[in-house]
Amino acid sequence: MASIKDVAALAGVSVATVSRVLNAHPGVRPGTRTKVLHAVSELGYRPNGVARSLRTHQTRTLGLVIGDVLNPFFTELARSVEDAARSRGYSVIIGNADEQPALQDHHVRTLLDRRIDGLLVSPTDGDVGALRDAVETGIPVVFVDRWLHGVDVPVVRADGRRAVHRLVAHLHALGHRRLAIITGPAATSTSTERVGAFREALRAFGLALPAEYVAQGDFQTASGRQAAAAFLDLPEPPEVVFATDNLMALGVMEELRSRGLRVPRDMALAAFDDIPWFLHTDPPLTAIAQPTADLGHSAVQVLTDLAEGRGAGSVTLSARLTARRSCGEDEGSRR
Amino acid sequence: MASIKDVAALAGVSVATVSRVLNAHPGVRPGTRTKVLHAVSELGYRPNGVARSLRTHQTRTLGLVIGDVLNPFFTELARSVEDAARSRGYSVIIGNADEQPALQDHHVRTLLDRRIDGLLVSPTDGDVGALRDAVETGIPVVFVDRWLHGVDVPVVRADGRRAVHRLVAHLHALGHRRLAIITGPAATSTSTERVGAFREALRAFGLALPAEYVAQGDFQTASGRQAAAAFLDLPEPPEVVFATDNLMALGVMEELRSRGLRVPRDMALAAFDDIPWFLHTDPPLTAIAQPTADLGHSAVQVLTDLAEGRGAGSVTLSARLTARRSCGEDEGSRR
DNA sequence: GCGACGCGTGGAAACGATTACATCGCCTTA
DNA sequence: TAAGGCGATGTAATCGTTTCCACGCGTCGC
Repeated sequence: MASIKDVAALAGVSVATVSRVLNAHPGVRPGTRTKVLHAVSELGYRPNGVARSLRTHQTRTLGLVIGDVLNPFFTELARSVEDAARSRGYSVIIGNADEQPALQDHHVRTLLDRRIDGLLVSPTDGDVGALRDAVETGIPVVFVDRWLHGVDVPVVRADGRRAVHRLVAHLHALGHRRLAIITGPAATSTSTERVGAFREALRAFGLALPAEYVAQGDFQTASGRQAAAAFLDLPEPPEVVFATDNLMALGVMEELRSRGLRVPRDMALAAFDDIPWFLHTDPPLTAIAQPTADLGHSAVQVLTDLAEGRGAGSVTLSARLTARRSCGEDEGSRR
Repeated sequence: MASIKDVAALAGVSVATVSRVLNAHPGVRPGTRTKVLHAVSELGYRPNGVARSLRTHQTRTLGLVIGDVLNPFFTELARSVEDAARSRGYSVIIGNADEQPALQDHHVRTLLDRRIDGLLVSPTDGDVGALRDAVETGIPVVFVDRWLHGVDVPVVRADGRRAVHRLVAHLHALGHRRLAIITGPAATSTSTERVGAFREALRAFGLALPAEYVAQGDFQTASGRQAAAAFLDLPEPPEVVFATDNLMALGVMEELRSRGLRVPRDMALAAFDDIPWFLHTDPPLTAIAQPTADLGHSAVQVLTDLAEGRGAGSVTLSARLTARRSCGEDEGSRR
């Protein structure tokens, strides 16, 4: 593969001059310029990004470490992050942590080794060694969606408290009184926020949240299914289950279906995170929708601001409730 | 950030020695070795991957360019690719082409500039300038799922012909005679294969495929919806629609729902690509499932074999039919 | 007792770019 | 006419590694 030296030789100039025309530096005579350009296209020359990065100390690459790519929420987040990054001239390397701290650590570490310009992470619970190291090395880090206590970096997220409150009101209005929740891993911020808001809202409506109505999940399908099974085996099963993410809601549906039960007749269901498929499930699922694309864009905004030396702070957007039929009949929602 | 020089200085050895212990070269005295290791952990030193890549001419990075990350098939593919790559010590950079040749070109170009060790692509139709350049530069390229005529690289894919034939047999057995299809972009190989197999199977059953029963889509939701609308507006609409990917099937469901029609009563529906959500749609969707994870693993296998100088050829796996209720009642599938 | 050999280590040249600094005409100006 | 300045270009250092080669020294065989 041709290098800058080959171009210089062919154009009959020095490498410095080639570099100058390639980087649009002023003060290159038009004639020289075209000579160089000719040589470039003649050789099909493309600058070696690795060499450039070594010299300039920037890779124009952002890292994104997420809990689970297969979760449509994260997929969409990743997509919007990539879009925003590209429009600013950055590439992004996605690390899929699969909700495992060890894998998250691995990804953060490799990204750091690659000297990315900034790191976007939706942290999983647990050991955060690499993450803390990252912050300490001074590389820009921004949390998106989830965050970690004690790690002081900007957070871009959607506040779900109000939407959860609306959801509970909706459920209450439909006559439900026994509400259960499936949480995420204990230490993920989103999970604690959602559970907290749920508990608070229940209290506001004078409802109890017995311990057996709180199941701990891990944001994955299987755990939703197990939680549903446990609820169903209770002497007095809940009337509604609120799954704090979409995959666990899917798990609940799987369990209900396998027992021949129907939503919402036998058990109502609502989820955090709205996705296109929820419109077409049987029945369409009531969900709390996050402004996912905005989340991704803002996160990149904040991160690149940091990476390019402009200051930047946290951003909080808000989520909203989309009521469908999975919690029971509302006015006119059935056609 | 500490460099190898700092480590060398602290350990009182030369950089060459440090490099040797870091790369597990033989012939370093145990004492020296521990001195170096001490210095490394003292400084929290991590080798600079960029410099290393420049020197060794390998980045331990693979590129993956796909049609659409939001398509669950590709999401799963990306995930399995990443898994397989990681287990072999590679990272992967995903480029989302959004089914646009120009974007695909952009990604291929940037990946090449980053000097990735190998490129996995599920090519979109159209201009393939960058792709051809890539092949010409000699960098290992492997097609996965889709491929391009006239570009001679290994292809890892699932053969859907047999499964499509089974699907048609299934539909025929259920009494359907007016079958329609929604294709992908004309020049994607998967689309032509699927359409070809469909047409052939119809012929085998003595059924016609009138031109108005063939709608051209682009593998995205909206086009599925438009196609469904066109079919429904026909004087004699088809009894079944076969969408050649899952997002277009979603579009068909959207259109039917918006018109107050039901599957399969008013129109039956089958899709290529099976995904977890299809179990829970209303009704569960009949689909042709690809061995997605195997596809990803094989693709990485082939690509790394190429990248590491071992020869490698194409791989063809096969897809299979998963019949559910969206095409009408079968024996015992309704509980 | 001396050359050959091997082992552990260091010095320095790459890799391919960017960029500070030097150089060299040539034009302007006093 | 000579000095100064400026615009265009070249030279070389540098980024942080890996790796080839050389070197010093102890051991072995003759």
